[in-house]
Amino acid sequence: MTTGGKRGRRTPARRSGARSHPTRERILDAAERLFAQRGFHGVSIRDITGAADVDVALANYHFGSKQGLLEAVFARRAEELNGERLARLDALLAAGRRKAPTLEEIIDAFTHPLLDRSARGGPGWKSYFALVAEVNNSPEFGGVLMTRTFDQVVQRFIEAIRRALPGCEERDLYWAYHFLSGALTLTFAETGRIDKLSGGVCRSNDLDSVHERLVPFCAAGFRALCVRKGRTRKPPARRSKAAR
Amino acid sequence: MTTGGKRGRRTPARRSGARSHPTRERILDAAERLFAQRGFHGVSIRDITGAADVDVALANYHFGSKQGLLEAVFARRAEELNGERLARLDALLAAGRRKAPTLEEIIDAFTHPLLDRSARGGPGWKSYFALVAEVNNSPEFGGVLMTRTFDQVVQRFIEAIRRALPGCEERDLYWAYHFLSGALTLTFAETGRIDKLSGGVCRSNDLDSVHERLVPFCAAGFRALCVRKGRTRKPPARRSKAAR
DNA sequence: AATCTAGTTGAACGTCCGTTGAATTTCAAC
DNA sequence: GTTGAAATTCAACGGACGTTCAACTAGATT
Repeated sequence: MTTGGKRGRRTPARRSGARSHPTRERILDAAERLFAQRGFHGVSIRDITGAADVDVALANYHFGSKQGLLEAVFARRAEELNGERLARLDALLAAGRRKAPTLEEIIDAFTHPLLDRSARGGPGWKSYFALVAEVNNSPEFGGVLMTRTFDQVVQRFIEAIRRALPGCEERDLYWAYHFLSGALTLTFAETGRIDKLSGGVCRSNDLDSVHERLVPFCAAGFRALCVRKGRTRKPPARRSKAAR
Repeated sequence: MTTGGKRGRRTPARRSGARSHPTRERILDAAERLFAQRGFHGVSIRDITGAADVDVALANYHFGSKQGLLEAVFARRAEELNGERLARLDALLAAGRRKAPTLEEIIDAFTHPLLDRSARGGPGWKSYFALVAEVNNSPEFGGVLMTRTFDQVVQRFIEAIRRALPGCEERDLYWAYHFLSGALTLTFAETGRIDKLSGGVCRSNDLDSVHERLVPFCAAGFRALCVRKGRTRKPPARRSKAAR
């Protein structure tokens, strides 16, 4: 899988540090933008290499196949994103060593890196998040690609939320994250639907306004799920995972 | 637009009441399933007509173009869905003429028709909702197709929520609906990601469990957005639309 | 029986698809 | 200046794409 083609062909450019490799990056940029606009199957390799102004064979040379190109686009910005998400989470955990961070702080650490890059990180990031939104809702790629790319970090966040909401059942915790993920991805898809629906009162690209509302919306949702039962059904007995 | 092709060609079958038109329905069924699985561009007309076991030319004959076929698939179940949503809403408004319906009741009237059909309405409905999820998050079709198909009914629901949350600002109301829409569509996309993430604790196809959590999650979210300001900023002054 | 039309068929249209192979260029290391 | 691998170019492969067309069938209307 990682070596690509079917007959000895392998993806190159592991040397040279992968830094400032102009052709590769140009192809990734064009693929990112076009995949986000029209979806994986809606874009041809010729569309991409044409937009990047490189030869059509170079996409296969550098990425093995069209699917390999999609995965490379998906992975390129994920490392930076996951890195900042974890850094923010660790900062929270380190700062409040005595007192666990609040739910709002945790959710903000999860969503703010997206907001910041989509609003101020350049058009590549905007395309990237729109692509993630499409993939997240796609039965074809959603389950596999999202899991592989993000779920390790997501597990860290869910663990932090678990501590912030003691006694919360696991199912409630995961479903609440699922709702957060849906709200988040639709937001960054920026389809413009909400602009029309609201008659211009809301603007898809006013991400700061959305984020300011997304965090309390989801925090309240988490609490609604985790509090309602924690008191009335099973008192504390959650497995044997100690009290704390 | 409604008559299709470029040269006098028009979509037929307005006669005969469009009832029990087997070929049309077979094509729509196959298109619904395949579009949901692989997206609009990921499926060819030959895939669809092959699965429906009809001649290739019949898709263009009945629906004008591939895009026309997508729109027909999208519209076919929308009428029934919008109808039941409105019926439930009207029943709520009629029943509690003295006291306005609660937020939870309104959200349930909006989401329960989806839950019920996806869980117990046959595989066609499941495919339909997965397709809606993909379209909703697609920059290419999302803004146009969702607006045209659903937003008239959505406006009715937002109006009902507006009465249930007096003093809520318009922007908060619409953004909260937007988050609800994102959570809802990702849920019905059933990509299986949450199954892996939760290690089997959550199952994508256990829609009754999800719905039981989606309603309180979103209701709490709505209240969190509408209450925080409703008291501290503008007291009651919402336009001049009378009091009651 | 003749007419008409919606429905269906099979074939073909020109175009684009993802991928590959062989030849050529680039450029750093020796 | 030679060598050798990486990068790039050009052309082509077989096949699939959406759409169209003329011919044909079936069933109702005259």
